[in-house]
Amino acid sequence: MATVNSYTRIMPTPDRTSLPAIVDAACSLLESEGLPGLTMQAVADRVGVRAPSLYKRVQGRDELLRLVAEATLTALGSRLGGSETVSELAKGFREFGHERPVAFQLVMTPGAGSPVARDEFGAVASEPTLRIAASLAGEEHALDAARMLTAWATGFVSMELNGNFRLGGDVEEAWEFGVTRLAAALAAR
Amino acid sequence: MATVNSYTRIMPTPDRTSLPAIVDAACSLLESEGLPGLTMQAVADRVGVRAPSLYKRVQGRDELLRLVAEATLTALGSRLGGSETVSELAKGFREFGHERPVAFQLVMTPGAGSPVARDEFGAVASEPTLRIAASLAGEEHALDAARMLTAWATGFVSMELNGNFRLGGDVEEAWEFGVTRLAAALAAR
DNA sequence: ACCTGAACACCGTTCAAGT
DNA sequence: ACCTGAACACCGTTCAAGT
Repeated sequence: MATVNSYTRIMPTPDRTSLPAIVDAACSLLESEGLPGLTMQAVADRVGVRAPSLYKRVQGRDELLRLVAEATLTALGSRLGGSETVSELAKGFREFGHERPVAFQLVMTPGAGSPVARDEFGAVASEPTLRIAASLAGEEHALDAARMLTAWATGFVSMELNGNFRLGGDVEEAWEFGVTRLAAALAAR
Repeated sequence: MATVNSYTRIMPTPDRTSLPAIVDAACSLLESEGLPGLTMQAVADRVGVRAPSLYKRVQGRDELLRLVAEATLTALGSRLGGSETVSELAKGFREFGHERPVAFQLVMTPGAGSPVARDEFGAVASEPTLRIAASLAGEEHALDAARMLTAWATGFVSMELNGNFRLGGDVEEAWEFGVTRLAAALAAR
């Protein structure tokens, strides 16, 4: 039958998965199983194909990790987008870290060897911070101020997530102390 | 011959390596090959035994990583010990990160799944920071101030090492900006 | 008592063969 | 054109067998 024939010629095997499905599965696995649990095998199982099939859509695990990092940066950027004050911005940043600790660390403090997101994704994620830094410290100090703010918040949340606050005291209070003093420091002239 | 007999009974095979030698080799490999390059095989090669022999001295790769992290914290603590000002302390911290980037990140921003140094090693490393924070912000704010300082410095150096300052500008200036404003912020009352 | 070869389970990745 | 089984190199780890 001609119909079957041309059909099989045009579409010998229908797609059984897609790149977005693969990245979604990887994001989900990353958070539920941790970075070591994000294996090609596990991703393949999630999307319903065999591991070698993934290589039709991604070059390898490193590229997949990069795509996960970029998706995370996009989510972070839109999460911070509506912020209007430093404390609001910092709070959203911290909450994001608590909600998606593994992805947060993959993006903000990846170990050596991990892939780096392409520039445009980092730029989008840092736009809200730059905007608020500028309004606080002035345009001429916007970049320095944004870097100070991001560095502090990244370090704080990272230490929190890694359980590095082990000398007692109130971590919540330490956060408030930091936000308050930082806002004052950035506004200083 | 009785001599040979008792000798072989007491010391059937002489030790061909030691725990310090293994940890040293691991520290060196970590920095030269990166975390993925720190394999049991590579460590075994360095110290001149086969990989299975390492398990006579360490429980596994995770414990070895923990010992490396603890050795790094000890080195960091003695490096910062002599500091007398915030900028001096911060500078030493940053230099340490530049000299041993992989070990620095293993200790300060390990990914999930990596082992955590035992409390006493973290306490020793943070003592100099606590001391200077207290002198600046007063005893009642020492812990909060130390956490603010450590978070900022950790985040800054981590972002530097990961190439996360990609919006142009002068990174050196951003560091100076941060140290200056931070010192002022901590001293504020 | 320490060391080793052999083995196991599990990775990422490649590729020829299927449809 | 996509998918798969089989294979390869390389991990961490275990263990019986050597000395």
